[in-house]
Amino acid sequence: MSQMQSVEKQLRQMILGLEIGPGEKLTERWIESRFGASRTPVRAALLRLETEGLVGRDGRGWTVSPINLAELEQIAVYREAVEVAALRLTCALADRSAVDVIEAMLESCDNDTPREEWHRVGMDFHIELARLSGNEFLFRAVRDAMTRLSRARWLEVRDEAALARAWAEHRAILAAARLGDADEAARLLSVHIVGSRDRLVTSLANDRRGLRARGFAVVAA
Amino acid sequence: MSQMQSVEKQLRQMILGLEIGPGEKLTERWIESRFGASRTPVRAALLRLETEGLVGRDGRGWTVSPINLAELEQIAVYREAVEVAALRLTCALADRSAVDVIEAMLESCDNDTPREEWHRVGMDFHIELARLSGNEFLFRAVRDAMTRLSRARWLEVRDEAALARAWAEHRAILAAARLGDADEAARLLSVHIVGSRDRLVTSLANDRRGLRARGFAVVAA
DNA sequence: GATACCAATTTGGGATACCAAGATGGCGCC
DNA sequence: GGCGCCATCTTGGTATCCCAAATTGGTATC
Repeated sequence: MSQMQSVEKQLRQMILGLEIGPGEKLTERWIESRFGASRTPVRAALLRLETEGLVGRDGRGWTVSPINLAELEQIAVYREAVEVAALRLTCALADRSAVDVIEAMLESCDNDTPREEWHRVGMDFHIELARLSGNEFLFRAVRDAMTRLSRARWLEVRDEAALARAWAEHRAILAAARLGDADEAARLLSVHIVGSRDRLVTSLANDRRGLRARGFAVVAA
Repeated sequence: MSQMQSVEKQLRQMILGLEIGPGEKLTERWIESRFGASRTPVRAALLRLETEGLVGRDGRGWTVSPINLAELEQIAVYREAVEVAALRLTCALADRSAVDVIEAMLESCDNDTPREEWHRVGMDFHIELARLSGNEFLFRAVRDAMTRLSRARWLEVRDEAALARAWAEHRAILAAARLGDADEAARLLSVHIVGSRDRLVTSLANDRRGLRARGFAVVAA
């Protein structure tokens, strides 16, 4: 039974979905019994999730990584570097029709789209945009960064106004990219990422007490 | 006996030092007996090295990643993005005296310095420069990229002229950074990375036959 | 001589038994 | 009643065993 991938996927899902709170302790034995797998695949899953930054070592044991405000700010800088680079490559492509596919992705969200879907599409926008560059490393960097941001971004989805703003910015970026205007697209993307970070850090700092009340560890900047 | 880290380090050393050729098949049992550890730490090591891109899955088994020319070119683009971003951050720092430490590192190499040392310092220059930015993610990105480039870079060390040129460019970059001239430093770094890539890909394409003769798998661009 | 098929060995993935170190809690002493 | 120490239990790390699948080598048949 190839449980390994399953354990990894399910555990990642639980962590990203906040079913297991940031900062919670994990024991290999609990995971083992929870998913009906043995310790070997559990170990493999933990090692992989460790490299993704979703779990970490806490001395001897394992811990779900807390939400770290300082880390969020650093990731934003990192994202800006790699996403802008990817976008510039995409703008330089002869055939930029693939941006329409991403545009369509955005359009698929409307008023009665569930929160989870907005959350997912909001991340996939950046991931798929990076994929268009054709550079595997830039793509992976963006994907991994979005994974790390994923949990914190649940907050943004609760704010209708922020969401509308983000979608508008996404569309503007795509429009510039479609025209091949690299400078304008890059500028818009930078603004979007920085603004997104500010909104996120602000609302996270405000909600910090509430999050802690729910048992979520939040590390200050 | 905490062999795990040891297995990982030793195996990485052997791969990076080309003691195990690119493209070679690896069996967990061979590693196990080779390092006197059991399979659990061996697996942990392989999982980690997989995320570093040094080994990969070949269907069912494990393979030392071949040297991939297309990958080298993509990494150069990736490096340019993250290293330039890091360097710009560093140039914006109030206290940039730490660049002198890196300068000193460069000075430590002279005519009777062994090849291995030139190789190591050549990588550490970029890694430590990125570390100065203070951004953990940019730093890790550069470090991981240099790790992936490491094996191919053994070629560059054989070329005295290329080495001298690289060192001169390194010094120029540091000089601009010390003055806080971000644009100039970024420009010099970009030129250095692109030039470095060109030289590497060229000499690698030339040596391809020789490398294959030594049993090294080299994948074309 | 080539090819198809079968057996045996090898290999990675999973499970389990064991160990040493660290956390925990209860008991006794001050 | 509070503080400290020791027994115990828990936990991750290690080693070993088992299994299913795949590769390999040989043989028999065409």
